[in-house]
Order: sequence, then structure tokens, then C-alpha cells
Amino acid sequence: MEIIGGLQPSEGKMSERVRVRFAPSPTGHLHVGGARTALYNWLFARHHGGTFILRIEDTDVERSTEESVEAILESLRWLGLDWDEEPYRQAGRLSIYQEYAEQLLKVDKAYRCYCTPEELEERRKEALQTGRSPRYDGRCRDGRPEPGKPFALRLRVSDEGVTVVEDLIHGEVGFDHAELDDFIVVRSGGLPTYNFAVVIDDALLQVTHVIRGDDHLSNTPKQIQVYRALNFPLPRFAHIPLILGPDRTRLSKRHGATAVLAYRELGYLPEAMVNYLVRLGWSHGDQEIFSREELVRYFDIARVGNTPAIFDQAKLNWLNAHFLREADPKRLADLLVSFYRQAGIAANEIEAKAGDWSNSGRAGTFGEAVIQTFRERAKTVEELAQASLFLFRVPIDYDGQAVETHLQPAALTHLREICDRLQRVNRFDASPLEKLYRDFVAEKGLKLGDVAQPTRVALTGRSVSPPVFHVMELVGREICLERLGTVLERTVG
RNA sequence: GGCCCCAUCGUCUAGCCCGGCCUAGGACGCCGCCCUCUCAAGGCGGAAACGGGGGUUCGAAUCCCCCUGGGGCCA
Repeated sequence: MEIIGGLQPSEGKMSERVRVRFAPSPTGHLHVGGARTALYNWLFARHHGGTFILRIEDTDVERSTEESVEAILESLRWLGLDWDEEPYRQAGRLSIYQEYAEQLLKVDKAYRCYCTPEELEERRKEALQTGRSPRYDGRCRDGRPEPGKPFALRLRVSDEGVTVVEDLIHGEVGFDHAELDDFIVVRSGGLPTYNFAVVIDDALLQVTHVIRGDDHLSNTPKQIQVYRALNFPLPRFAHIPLILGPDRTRLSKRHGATAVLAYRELGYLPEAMVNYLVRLGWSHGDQEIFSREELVRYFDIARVGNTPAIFDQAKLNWLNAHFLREADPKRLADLLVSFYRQAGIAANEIEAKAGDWSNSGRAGTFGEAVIQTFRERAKTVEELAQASLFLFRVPIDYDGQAVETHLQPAALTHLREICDRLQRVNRFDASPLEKLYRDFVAEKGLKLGDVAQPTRVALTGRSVSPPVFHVMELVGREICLERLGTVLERTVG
């Protein structure tokens, strides 16, 4: 952190300017729950013209990794949640916590506790067994210093009264001091506890609104005690409900993809993710689709609901399909290529295809054309790539059922005749092709489907695809005739 | 175990704070119809919810209590 140890936040009057933070610990990927917390913080800051800061809680050196830090930053970048100051780091701030701890000790708001962790654990078990609450009994409260003996630091908390958390989402939540014990603020090893460190960090960073998961609500009264003991001004709190899995337990890996970046790899668009996440707990009338500007304009932390939400991929899919249809084809085309590569299409193959396309004098690139004709029926870019793989010179695996129903002798006879006409067509474009087919069926007294379906199966191997004439245009005359030929030989011959 | 939070269609939610406009609205998903070269998209229509019990009140999804259920924190 860049804040100097002794710096005290301004007493009493809290700056009017909104300052919020997202404080992930870099022990893994950013999951969707964390992402939503980050998003709400970001929206709150942007809505109020405030500051959104990042604090990496990397005090747990054992579990924290640089890879995780990078993954978290990358996730936030992908979602478009830009932060305002250099990310703060918790590591290396031990002396600062120590300093505040000593200050508390000096004014007797904290005291030394010489009980060993083993003793405490034993007493806790005993209390639990005899049905008593496992609170610390305060035995070291007024003890004398015992030089040379290791000690933890405990905060002196009054037994009387109630600490009320004024929560922007839950309203007033009271915690009876009978339930609060003199909790540890600095462990015997000199490490601060979470409840001590966050308060100091938030206060020094002059955070005005603490927006975080519900799971921290129970810790808040303790933190408020620390704020008071240190004479720090209290921030406002907003505890947002957690996101649960379909089985109503806290969302975890067991529920499938939870990492934000996993969704990127699955071909989801960040705007869909953001839109989905924001509606998980927040609403603005009946509106379902929001632009980023609308979100910033409408977002109101007080309108965040207090019921836990279940992550529903079906709705995410719908949103993603929606944004897929809206997005700029150029941008999507770039993404598409990366998915083609992953699907095993060689780079030169893709380039060749694109080259042929632009040499044919058509408007737009090949990739854009693919996007235009396939995106209506894809939920993700990955799906779009998979569905359009047959455009390349790849082995087609024919769906037995489709061949059975659409490539009967009568259909093949027609196909053979169409093949001849196809050789002679000038431009292998969708509309002349369609005309060719329509003329053909008019002549023979057939329905379009009688020849469109066999063509589709011959080209794609399946009975489902985008409009067949567009498919033909994208596949190109050469491969098109090749595949029709293959089907004719194989089945008739 | 103690404390805290939460409870409207399967899911996200509106309504709840400031009781009557609620025969509970929207969306996803699901089902049907239309469109149609298939599949989508789109349009139209449908099934689908106030967890239970007590109060308060002329009147409760809305206020109060209990129960039940779920979640979280404390280790």
C-alpha cells in the first residue's frame, strides 16, 4: 500500500466523495459471486462519480499467488470494471497494524492475553459440550504483564449494550454484546486478524461505503468495535446476499463453471455476463436488457434485494444470445477465429478461406459473413464456431437419420440435376442460388424443401443449419460441388 | 450448538417500507400456434408462485408473532 503508516483519516467528517473498494484475496480465480460484488461496487462508484479501488488481500502468503492476482485483474478488465488507483497490496503492512495495536494497548482498549491457542481450543470444546456459548471468558482482562511469555492482543469490548449495524440493504441489524467477546486483534505470532486488518485498511483508504457479501455481516459488529476503539469514522455498510448454486448451497466448483474467465473461454460476452450478474439481486422495473450507460445511470444500492439468488445458466444463455445478435460483427469475427483455432482449424486454412472470400469481391470479410448468418442460432461464440466448422475443408460426419430421411433415391436424382446447373451458375451467391432452386422446383412441381433439405444434408451432414443458400455461398462452389458429388457417388453408386 | 440473515411462478424478479389499484405484473426456461428450405430469431397464446399456522384490520403478498425451510458467521 502506498499509504504511510501513521496517516490518520480525517476525524469526524467523512469526505462526501464516494470511495468504494473491492478486496479479493488472490487465492484462486475470480468467481461469479466476487464478480458481482465488484460490479456493484463499480456501479455504485460510477453512479455517484466516486472512486473505485482495488485492494489485494494477500496477507495469506501460503495461499496467495501472483497468478491469481493476474487472473483477478484480467477478469475485471474483461468485464470492463476499471479501477481508479493503482491496486493496493496488503502484504508488507504488518508494521502498520502493529502500530495501531500498540496504540490500543497504550490506551488500554486492548490487553495482552497469555492463553495459548491450545488452551482456548480446549475451553471452547468444553463450553460447546456443556452447552455454553464458546466465547472467551475474559480471564486475562485485568492480568499483569508476564514478560517473556507469548501473548495475543484482545480488544476490550463492553459486556453491556448492543452494536447496531446500519445496513443499506438489511436495515438495522442488532448484535447483543452478550454475544460479543473480547476477540483477538493480533495473534500471538504478531499477525493481525482479519477483522482488525480490514478496518485499518478501509479507514486508511478512506473507504466511505463497504459493499461486500452477506457472509461478512456477522463480522461487522466486531469491526465496528475496532473502528470505535481507533476513533475511525464509520463507513456505511451494504451486505449483498450471496449467490447460490442450483442446490441452494453457496456457489462452488461443484456447480460447474464458476470462474469468470471460464465463461470467456466458453464463448460468453462480457456485456452478457455483466447484465446477467447485475440482475441477480437488482432490478429496475421490468427492464431486462441494459446498456452500460443505463446501468450506471439507474444503479441504486438501496434497490438491491436481500434474498439470495441462484445462478441460472439458462438465463445467461439467453442474454448472451441477445448480445451476440447485437454485437459488432467485426469484433465477433476476431473472437470467432480464436475459437476456430481451438477447434483445430489451421491458421492458414482460415486465411485461405478468408482470402478467397475477399477475392470474390464481396462486401465485408468472411468472418463477418459467418457471424451474420450463424449468430441467430448460437448462444455462445464457441457454439457458433462449432456449428460453422463444416465451412472448412473438414471431414463431414453424416447424421444417419438425416441421410436416411433426406437422401432417398428421388432426392438424389434431383440433386444430380441441380449439380449440373450449379456448375453453370455465374455467381455463387445466395440470391442467384435461391433463384436457381426456386426455378427448379417450379419446373418439377416440387416444394423447396424437397431439394433444400437434401442439399443441406449433403453440405453439412445434418438436417439443421442456417438458410441453405447462405450456407452454399459461404462453403463456396468448389467444396459445395465436391460434397454433392460425394453424396451422389456414395449413395447412388 | 449460539448468533445473524432470508422466504412471491422451476429460476431471476415487480409488488412489501407508506395495507385496498393484485382475479399477483415482467423476464428466462417449458408447452402450443403463426412465419418458414431445416433450425433459430421474431410474433401471438398457455401452464406456472404469495412455505405453514396464528393474530391485527372492514380488508394482508403487504404489519406483528410462532413454526418450518434455506443460507451465513463463530472453530
